[in-house]
Amino acid sequence: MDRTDRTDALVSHLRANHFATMTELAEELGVSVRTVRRDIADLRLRGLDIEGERGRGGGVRFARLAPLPPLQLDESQVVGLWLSVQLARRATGLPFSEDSGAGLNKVLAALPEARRQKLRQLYGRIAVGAPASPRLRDSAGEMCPSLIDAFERCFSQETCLSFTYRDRFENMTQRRIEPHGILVQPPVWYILAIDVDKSAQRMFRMDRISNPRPFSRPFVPSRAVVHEMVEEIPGVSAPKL
Amino acid sequence: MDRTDRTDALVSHLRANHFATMTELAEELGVSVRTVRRDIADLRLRGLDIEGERGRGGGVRFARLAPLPPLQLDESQVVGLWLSVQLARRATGLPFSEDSGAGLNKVLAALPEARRQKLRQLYGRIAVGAPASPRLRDSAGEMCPSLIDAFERCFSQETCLSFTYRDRFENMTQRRIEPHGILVQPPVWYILAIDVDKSAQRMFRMDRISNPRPFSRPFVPSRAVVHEMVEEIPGVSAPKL
DNA sequence: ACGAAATAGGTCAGTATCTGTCCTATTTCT
DNA sequence: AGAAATAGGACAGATACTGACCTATTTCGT
Repeated sequence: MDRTDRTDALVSHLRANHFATMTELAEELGVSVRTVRRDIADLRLRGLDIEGERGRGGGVRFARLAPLPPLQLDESQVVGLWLSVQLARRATGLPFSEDSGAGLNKVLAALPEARRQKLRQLYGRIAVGAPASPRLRDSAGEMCPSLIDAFERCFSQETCLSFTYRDRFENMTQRRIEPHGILVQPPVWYILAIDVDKSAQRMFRMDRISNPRPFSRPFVPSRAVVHEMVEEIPGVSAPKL
Repeated sequence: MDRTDRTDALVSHLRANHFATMTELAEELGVSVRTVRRDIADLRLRGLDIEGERGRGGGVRFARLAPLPPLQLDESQVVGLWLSVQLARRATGLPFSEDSGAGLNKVLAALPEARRQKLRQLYGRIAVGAPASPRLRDSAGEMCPSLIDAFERCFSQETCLSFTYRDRFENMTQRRIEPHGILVQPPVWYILAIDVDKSAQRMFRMDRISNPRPFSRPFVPSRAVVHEMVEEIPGVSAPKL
């Protein structure tokens, strides 16, 4: 019986018998009391709520097997968490950033498979890059405040978006696009889209967009489009296909 | 990350992402491919139904999803999620970043009250600032790879840390400190500490620290210390008192 | 038909981890 | 007081884990 089996057995025994002394557990598991003590300390570190009663007649028990209320996260909340974690993990060397990935995976794992599948498709359309260069950052202007809402809706619901775009020569044009993906280079981001009038791939910087209006024409999002538009850009981790 | 954490993370990752190659898993978990192979073999022995698809384009996945384990996030995983979300929310205007805060709150709400309290104390000691200025970023050097582990442990367990510090005049000194807080200005971070030999508050930049060694002297973390050291710095949201 | 990319797993040396033994401190009941 | 518990520090020896290297096999795309 290796360590993993043993901690497994320890948890089962405590669940089944509700209360035990370390000495009893040690005999049950065939190891020394000191080892049981260490195993319990480990389980506590992992967040299991085991309470010890000191003194004569004492022992250990599960404090309260509180069935956690099921997580009711909606789609954009999970995508938000996902994006936050991806951004933090690009800055290697931050404390706790490795653990955030593991934490996110546990949250995702707790969702029903059907939602997980939908979510995988959503963040498969998001490309995360390094933070914007100082020059880019300085050139970034104010974003139209209604853009986020409009964009999030169209991106998730797979419908088209129209807006007025100001290109780098200050020309204003009307665009109607299918928002297939986004590229995030904080604090700047781009919509990776197909312009339905030109039938061509285009990138739109968020601060050059004004007067966004969703419209109800549906499209089929393509990760391939996202992948293709992004793969040449250095420092960007393209989503898997 | 020990073996147990790793197999945990492995299962979560597979549940969350549905499909992965051994190589991806190895990178995600920071171990060799051979070790991932062994972990997967172990999990199979334990009865988890993981199927492997051979050949080009192959990978591993759960054949039949094992019953959901209850959401068991450990402390540093929650702190990691929290920090990621705070950082993302500072970059206002990113899509989905508002929702990430709501999502995080739901995750926190699903934890037992006792842990929530401990966690509030932990992230009450973390100050989040704007990303580092280009000059600061360029001057930042490599961080000692063992620092993160040592620091995370001392920070959470409320014990002291000693290390060699190189100040901005390149003087090397031995320090013994109480790590009360951190200030994060990605990708740079500082330990906000009390130097126990000088009995004075000091900030230590993470890339100037070498040879970190935890030692078992406990201290009582003070949010006031963190607050005081950080309140003069522009662009930093100090934790509430 | 071939090569590239996967899973699968054997072997071995070095190291990191775990375990038991022996402590001390503290709490609680009799 | 004293006995019976939890809690956990220190240390040496045993154990297991890990990475490097290797081979076999399957599968896909060109």
